Amino acid sequence: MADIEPIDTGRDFIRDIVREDLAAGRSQAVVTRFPPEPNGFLHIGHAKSICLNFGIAEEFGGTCHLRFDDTNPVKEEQTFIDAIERDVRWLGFDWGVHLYHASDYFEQLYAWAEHLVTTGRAYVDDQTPEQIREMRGTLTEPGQDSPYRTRPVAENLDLLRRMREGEFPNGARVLRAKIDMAAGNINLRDPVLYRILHATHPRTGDAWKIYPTYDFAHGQSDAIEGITHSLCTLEFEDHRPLYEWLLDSLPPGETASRPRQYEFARLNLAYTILSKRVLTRLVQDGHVHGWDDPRMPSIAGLRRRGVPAAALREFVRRIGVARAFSMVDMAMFDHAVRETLNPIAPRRLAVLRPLKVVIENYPEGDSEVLSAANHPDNAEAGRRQISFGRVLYVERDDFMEHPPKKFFRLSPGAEVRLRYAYFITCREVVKDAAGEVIELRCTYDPGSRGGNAPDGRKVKATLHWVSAADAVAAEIRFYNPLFTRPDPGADGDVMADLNPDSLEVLTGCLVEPALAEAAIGETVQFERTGYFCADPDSRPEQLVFNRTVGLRDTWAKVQQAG
RNA sequence: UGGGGCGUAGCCAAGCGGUAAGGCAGCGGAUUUUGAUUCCGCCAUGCGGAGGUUCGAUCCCUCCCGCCCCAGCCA
Repeated sequence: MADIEPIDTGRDFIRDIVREDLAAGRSQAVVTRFPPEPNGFLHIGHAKSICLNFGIAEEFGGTCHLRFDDTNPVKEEQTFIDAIERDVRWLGFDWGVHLYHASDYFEQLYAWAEHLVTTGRAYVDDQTPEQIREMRGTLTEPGQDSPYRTRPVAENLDLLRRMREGEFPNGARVLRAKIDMAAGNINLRDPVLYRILHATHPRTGDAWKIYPTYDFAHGQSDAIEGITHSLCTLEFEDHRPLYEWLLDSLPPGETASRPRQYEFARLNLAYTILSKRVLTRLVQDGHVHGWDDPRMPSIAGLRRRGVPAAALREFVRRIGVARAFSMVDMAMFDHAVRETLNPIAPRRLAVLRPLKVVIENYPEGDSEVLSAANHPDNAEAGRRQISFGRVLYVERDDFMEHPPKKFFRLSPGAEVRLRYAYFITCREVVKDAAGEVIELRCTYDPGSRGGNAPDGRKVKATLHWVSAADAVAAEIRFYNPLFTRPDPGADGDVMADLNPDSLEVLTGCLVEPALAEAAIGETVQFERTGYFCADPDSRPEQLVFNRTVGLRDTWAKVQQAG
């Protein structure tokens, strides 16, 4: 019997760790978790974590939990909980029955807090926040012990219980771990475990007056759920010793697993901010129209812009997982989007800046129906009918009165193909009083119906077009980067780099009728221009398209080169 | 002489002592009823720097340089 080849599941360092843990029997099964705090929408940076955690569970036959890290009620909302669940599902992942909340464990966490107090590993500190900060020392100087550090166990226990009862106002006291005020790692200088917060929690309501901090909730939640590999970003690296210390301080035998924390580099995208603090500000200050504004790097925003979930997953797969700090180029993201859209997006004709064309030798009042492929290299996508007539519109940019070298499109005397229709030749240019070109008089070759030359002659360009008789008016929105620099705010205020031209609205566009029925959320390719998605507030009488991403444009490159 | 990390091409990223994968971008060329797509080819004598160990070093050792994170009762 030949050995069964192991499935190649990729080669990042975290997968290597998991593979080795499994091989060495250190883990029987793999259990990961994606642990967002419901204080905002998920963004593309979270997509990396989601794909990593769910991806690893899937590859190694394990499970991945969705756990809300809801330990700070003053920042968290039910709407965010709902949005997060929706976005993770949309991304294509399923947590099955494994939906949890840190708040589910408040009672257990509190019991462990009492255990820490009882074993002399935690104490109640009466100092003010300011005093605690001053006593913590600095990066180069050790901290000093709180005067309450040696408080007797019984007194600590009494105070902790009264904190829970709500006897004290916010900020009056905290529960602290008793570790080492002189530790080089500041996270070990008696970190706060519980703080008094008279606030209403989205899930536990007013039941609690004290709430655990991240440090006191995260590792224990992992252990309760039986997490084996707790993956987080690099900035939590300094917390790992505390994570270990707390797990080691629990009463033995009360948890489902002894999880280990591993850190990876968070995603940075050029011209983009993935800080929830800043994204929240963009929404609250009205710089965008909401968390799902197509300019936002949020998953909801990208979805509304027409980015498919598969493109996001592909992007994440391509950028890899490592520990080195990185700044990923936008081109990487655009490529992933085009790559997944190109083989599946239906093709449609649309003219963004219309220029009228009259076919002089086409009989007045006549029209005909032509057949157009829905996809150039997938016949199964089928065909549709488009109508042709004497009056049409083409793209303004596809005509130049005085064409430079290498301009292949329409110009006086030039012949081009109208896609799926006919060869036409420009005979005359009509201008208004201001000298602006307002109309082209052309002739067509009746023998070239469908776009095939009867005598095999070639044209150098194929234009997209719509017929005046049945074109539908549309508005198209272009979304540019929200910031003007690759690394916004790198040395100063982030908002100073806000791009005032992040949204461009183009009205008076003309699209073929098939697009009036385009399903909301379906992304289609406008031939020769880019991918577009009908916006949710789009209506047949007022079509609105979001530009997902443009097509590569080699003519633009030629122009730039001069 | 606070602690913890990280430096491989313009941007990501493999590599784990045996002579620098792959992708993005870029540059050539072929096909094309989207200047798209697709397809071919090119693109690090070099792995932050300097020493050292070794037959052999991106990989091991030493020193140096640069960048990132930590002083919330945020996560």
